[in-house]
Amino acid sequence: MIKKKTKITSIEVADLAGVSQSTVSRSFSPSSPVAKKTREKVKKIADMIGYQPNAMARSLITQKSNMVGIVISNVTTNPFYPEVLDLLSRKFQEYGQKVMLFSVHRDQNLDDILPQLLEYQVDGILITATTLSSEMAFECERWGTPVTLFNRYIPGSNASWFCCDNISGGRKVAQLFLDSGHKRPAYIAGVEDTSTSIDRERGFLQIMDNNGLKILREVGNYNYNDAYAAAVRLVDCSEPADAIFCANDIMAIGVLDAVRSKMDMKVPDDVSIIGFDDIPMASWPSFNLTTVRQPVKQMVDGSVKDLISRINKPEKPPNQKVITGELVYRGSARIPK
Amino acid sequence: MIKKKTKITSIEVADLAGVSQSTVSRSFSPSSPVAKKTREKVKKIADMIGYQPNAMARSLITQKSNMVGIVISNVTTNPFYPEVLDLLSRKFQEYGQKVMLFSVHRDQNLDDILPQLLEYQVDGILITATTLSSEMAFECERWGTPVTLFNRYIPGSNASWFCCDNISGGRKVAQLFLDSGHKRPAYIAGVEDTSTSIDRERGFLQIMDNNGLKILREVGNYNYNDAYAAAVRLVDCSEPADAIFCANDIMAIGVLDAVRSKMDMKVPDDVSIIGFDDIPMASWPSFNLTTVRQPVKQMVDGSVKDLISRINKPEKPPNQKVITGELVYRGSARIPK
DNA sequence: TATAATCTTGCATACCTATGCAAGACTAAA
DNA sequence: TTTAGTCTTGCATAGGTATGCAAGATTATA
Repeated sequence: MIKKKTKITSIEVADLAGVSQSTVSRSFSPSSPVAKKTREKVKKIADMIGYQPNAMARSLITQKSNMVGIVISNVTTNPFYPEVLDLLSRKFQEYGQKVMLFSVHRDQNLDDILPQLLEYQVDGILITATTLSSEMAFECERWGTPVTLFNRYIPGSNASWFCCDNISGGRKVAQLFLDSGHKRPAYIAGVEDTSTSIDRERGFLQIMDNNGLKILREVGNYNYNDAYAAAVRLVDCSEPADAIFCANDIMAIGVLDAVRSKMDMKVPDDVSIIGFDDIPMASWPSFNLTTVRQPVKQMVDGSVKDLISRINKPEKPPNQKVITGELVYRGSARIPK
Repeated sequence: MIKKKTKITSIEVADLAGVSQSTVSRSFSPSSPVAKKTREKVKKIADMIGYQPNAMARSLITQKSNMVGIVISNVTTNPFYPEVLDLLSRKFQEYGQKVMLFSVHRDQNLDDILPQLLEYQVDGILITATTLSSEMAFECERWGTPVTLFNRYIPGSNASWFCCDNISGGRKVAQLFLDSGHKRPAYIAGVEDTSTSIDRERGFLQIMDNNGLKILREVGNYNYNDAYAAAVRLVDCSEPADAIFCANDIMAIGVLDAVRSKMDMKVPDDVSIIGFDDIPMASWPSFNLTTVRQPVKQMVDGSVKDLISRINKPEKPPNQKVITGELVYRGSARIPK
């Protein structure tokens, strides 16, 4: 087997086919005018010698890379995000966009990542579960690269965003707790400075406030272990919580485990537990978790379509949508009589 | 705010800095010789007007894209893979490689995806949990693009691969079942035609055979629900299994749930259950699953380093490694006295 | 101060494809 | 057969950067 020093170019195909390089190029662009016979001949030869157009060169000249950047965090800590990533990546593929992926941790600075995306001339950027600094938002704007946020928002920027209605989700949970007669509600926050956790808490607190109830509060950082520990504190005390709202399902499951195995209490008889997300696990028999379902499909569809359309028409104004999530009634929270 | 029609190029920087385009280019390449003062001046101006090198143009000329392709499947069905993806993507970032991601489903044909990667001139390809056709393996070879497989292998190809030692993993499980006195072992397969499932079964069967035990067999397709159903069939019969080995943890958890909640049996007293992977969930109190731990870190480190080194030295022969996974003893399987 | 040695810099070109323009080939109409 | 019209094709160039080469600038040495 002979080692090719250099990749095969359209010129070699042209030579073999006895046509010009332009004709080869046109043969690979369905909308360009080429005689049917010519196109077939070119394609055949290209196939034979293993020619494929060079996307880099193409992008350079068309000023379109057909790549979008996805920045995602929490892929490992919250099962909700692998699903989001999978859906997003598929959806972009449907639209013919390649995905350049950056998986980041919370503490990682986006300011180092966006320049890399811009360097590669991505046509658009989708950011999940992380927020970007205003300088960076400005930077993208300057480059004319549209940015869409998923489950985050930045008031005042001209990025698009698609969020679950976290505030109303929190309200719904609070209302359910009240309706079924709970007296000592608690909230377990995710990571403190995330808008998702803040908003879910805000909605929850609002309703509780209106009804004159104070809420207990702990922080679970969106992970199982911290929530497990928090649950113990909430329950193993003189005036234990009788209703715990967790900022995501993974924490709710941690709480469930703590309360049942460690504290030997009954759910929902002794304490009601509600999560947020509705990850697949929530419906498993051993958890059977009542939770607020995030409208993933709509959020994904919306954000991808938005980004694509702003790539095609840069003058389009950004979309900023908040989509309602429904409460899914299962067995971990008491139901009003 | 003025809309830039065209991106800022090195020529504009050159003009403003009063130097040539070459000098600007060299200023952005640390190893190129540029007077310190000149470089600083150029960088400052570049910063001011928001110039960044165009990676497409660079790749075109250097014949290196600094991108690798990752093809991954099962991101949503098996929590093991989000972790793998996260680790891989971070590791590649450390080496300065961008990641072009394709998330595929089992039934999806890789033959449509690899050409897209090659079109974008990726320097290397890493394929997880999916196998590629021999034509495609050949195609990559022709392009001189190195391919590394993660948890799959293709005898006879010259791709590299890094696998967990699935056969020995299966053997270890079988031995433990035998040592602790089980008499009716069962295996729940993952997706039938995956080498991981086949090999785990092979090792398991080998030891059982040697000891004159027949094994019951079901298929769980690597997912919770199918395994849940399979467990019921294995246990709700005249001669129920007393030891179930599942091809991954998610299925083992499904089995655990089925056996405990639905069949009201005790684990491990009535039946022992062992999984494979050691996903984080396996150690949660409510599961406390005995399992074979996949050596993820080593597999990731190994495969990334392999790919990088073959990118740099294309003449390097492929690495084909099988790494042992250890048995993690928890509470879901009886332990020999 | 003169000369050799080392640094810096600019010029010109290459990387590979897409596309406007104009010329040539061909078809249809008269 | 001639003319007008439509199809195809090739030419030439652009897109933005990297780099070999040689010339100019600077420093070190004698």
